[in-house]
Amino acid sequence: MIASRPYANAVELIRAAHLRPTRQRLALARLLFDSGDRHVTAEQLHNEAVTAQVPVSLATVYNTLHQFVGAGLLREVVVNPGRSYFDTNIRDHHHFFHEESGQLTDIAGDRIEVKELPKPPPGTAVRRVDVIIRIAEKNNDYK
Amino acid sequence: MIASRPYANAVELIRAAHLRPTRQRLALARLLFDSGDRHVTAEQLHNEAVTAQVPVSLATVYNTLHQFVGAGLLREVVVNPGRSYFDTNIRDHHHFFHEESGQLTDIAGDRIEVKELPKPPPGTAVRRVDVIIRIAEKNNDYK
DNA sequence: GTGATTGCAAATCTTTTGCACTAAA
DNA sequence: TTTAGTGCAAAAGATTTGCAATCAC
Repeated sequence: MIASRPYANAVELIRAAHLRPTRQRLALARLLFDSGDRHVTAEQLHNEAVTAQVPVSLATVYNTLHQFVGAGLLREVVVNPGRSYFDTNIRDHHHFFHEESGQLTDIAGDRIEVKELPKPPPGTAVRRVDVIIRIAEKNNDYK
Repeated sequence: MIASRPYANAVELIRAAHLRPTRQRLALARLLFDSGDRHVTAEQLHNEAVTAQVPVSLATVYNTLHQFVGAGLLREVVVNPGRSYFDTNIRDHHHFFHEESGQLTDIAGDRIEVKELPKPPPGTAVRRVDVIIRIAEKNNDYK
């Protein structure tokens, strides 16, 4: 079930993105979108695909993730230097980021209000506003 | 001049961070803190040091930057997958990030207000709230 | 068929690490 | 001295790329 997207199935979804519905892309789309909102790394998704008996190369996973981002099916979240997360939630929202576990948690867009958003510099337009609330275990010296 | 920090010179600054004031650390501290707020990558800073006739290895630049972050003299800003920025502004503030040029611009902390900050999950505490306003040139298809 | 897509391996890029050498206290 | 810090080169990790083989249309 591709809940929040206006397509009945993965084939349509991928066609709408102007991509050929190949075996690999279909399988990845199902892994990503058939189970609610997810935050995955390329490597996680690759592992899942292999486990699910879908032979895909890591390179193709990267390509596909970026194509999906380009098509607006996914959003890339940058919170960690040296590792990208891909978020299947494309609604307006923000994140808790647990600095020790690396876990991302959604915060619905309407639960945070950024007041007095400053005007962007002349000639530029706002693409997106990311609010990241960095959290850590309470009794922990980690920094 | 190390304006926003309560130390008259680089030696004191580094001593206060419980680090030995070596030639390399002193030179890097001066490059970082003697000219207002800056956002630098490790490689940029390394280039500057070499240009300024201060022989330092890139490895030492990385080590030093992380030590300075640990000591609270610098802040690491994560906006780009696969590259870290280090920010000499350690006051409460946020950023514009120009997605095409990679340029970071400070936004004073009091110019943005995050309302209704959601409570962090049980057992965790908020370390920091990052607001990143991603911008791009207006007439540009870049995504 | 033909043009897009895949997979592999190699390449790239940033960052980290091991360890002998050097310098600060 | 003693211990921290440095530099190099090698390693590590994530991501990208080149290109021949393969697949969708």
